[in-house]
Amino acid sequence: MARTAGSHSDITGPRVAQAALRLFARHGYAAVSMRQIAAEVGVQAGALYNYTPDKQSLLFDLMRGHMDELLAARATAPAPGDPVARLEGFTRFHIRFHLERPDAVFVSYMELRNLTPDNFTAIEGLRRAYEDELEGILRDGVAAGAFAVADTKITTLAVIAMLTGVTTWYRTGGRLNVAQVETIYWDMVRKAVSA
Amino acid sequence: MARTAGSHSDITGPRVAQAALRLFARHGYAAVSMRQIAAEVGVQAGALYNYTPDKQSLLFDLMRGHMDELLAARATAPAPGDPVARLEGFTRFHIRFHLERPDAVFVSYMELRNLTPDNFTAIEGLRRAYEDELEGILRDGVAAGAFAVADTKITTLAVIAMLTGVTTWYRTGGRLNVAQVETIYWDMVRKAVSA
DNA sequence: CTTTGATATGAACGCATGTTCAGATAAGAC
DNA sequence: GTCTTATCTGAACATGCGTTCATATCAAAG
Repeated sequence: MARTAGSHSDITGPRVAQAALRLFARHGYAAVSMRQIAAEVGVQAGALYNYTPDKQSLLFDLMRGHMDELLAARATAPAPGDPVARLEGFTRFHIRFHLERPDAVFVSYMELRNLTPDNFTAIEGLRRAYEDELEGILRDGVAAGAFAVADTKITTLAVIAMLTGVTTWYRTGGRLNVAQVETIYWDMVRKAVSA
Repeated sequence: MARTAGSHSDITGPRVAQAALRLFARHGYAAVSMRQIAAEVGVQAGALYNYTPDKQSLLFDLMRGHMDELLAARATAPAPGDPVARLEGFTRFHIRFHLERPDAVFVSYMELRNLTPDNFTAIEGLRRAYEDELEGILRDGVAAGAFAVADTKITTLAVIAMLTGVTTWYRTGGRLNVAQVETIYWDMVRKAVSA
């Protein structure tokens, strides 16, 4: 029977998620109360429970949403043959994607320990899938003689740590634009794995 | 008048700091209560206030202690002339030092936002001093023609992010020992900044 | 043995927490 | 204009929070 009356749900729902993301990123999951989130949206705390069964689901849905977006965006990105080109594509994609959503990145990397065990396992699986993308590129490059890396797994984690670190210092309107940052990091990654 | 009677202070004091560090690292500052810390030590919550004026000081003292140790250890480490050798020394020092105290590292990198503004400024100053060590090496290397980096500040942060990331996956008794990890990372750092 | 004082207890303080729910509100359906 | 129902309020619940403090303990000093 389509949508029913008196509904602001399609407006309030996204605003709840938005407010939770903002506040979790600024102050941390444990330090943010449901009343603070409600105040940011402009409703009472009880109203939040029309949009989430509990606080934990609010966190989990934000993190799963972020990881889903990440994997979906990556699946869309072109992956041409040459391992070097693929690595460059991955590097630039990673930086651009992460700089576009600093709050979601921050929450997804900092609040893992506040997930229940089941939720943690789910997010870790998605993260692993993303890391496997990079490790596949590195392995292909090593097999083709284009890269020289001692350990593809560790190199994968090292490269991702380096690239994600960009979110800790980058500020829009600063000295460098995203394209310049991409190029600087790509230069380092390229050399770090070079044969 | 030397030490007076009935004193367990020299035993309990360190145990409070130890318990706080452990719990903050596992669950996060905001999620850990003074009663939990007290229970881990084996006293009542009130007794903690013989050792810290409040919870915030407990966190700040842990973080400042960690940064002081880091800078003191770095000051002791040898710093021979050649920029390449100095960079290798820094890389190996950083990995070894951080792998030896994973809890302190975790707390010092994750709980910055739970510091009061004054305390944050103090810790940030110490961190900056440490980063300046690495940036100095990179600048000298660039000047000497040994390194080619587009931006010493960004490279500094990228290298530190990469190196510190080792604490997220390294487990004692795992596939690789510390010396092997040092060598793998040094190989990547060396190539990443190479001319 | 008595005194001393550092150390610890345990109850209490006011306040905040996540969550629930009966009832008020108001906008579209008929 | 009445009905229906999604949405929101506002109060309440039990529980936990950081911190304080009068009181108890008990080992060494004299």
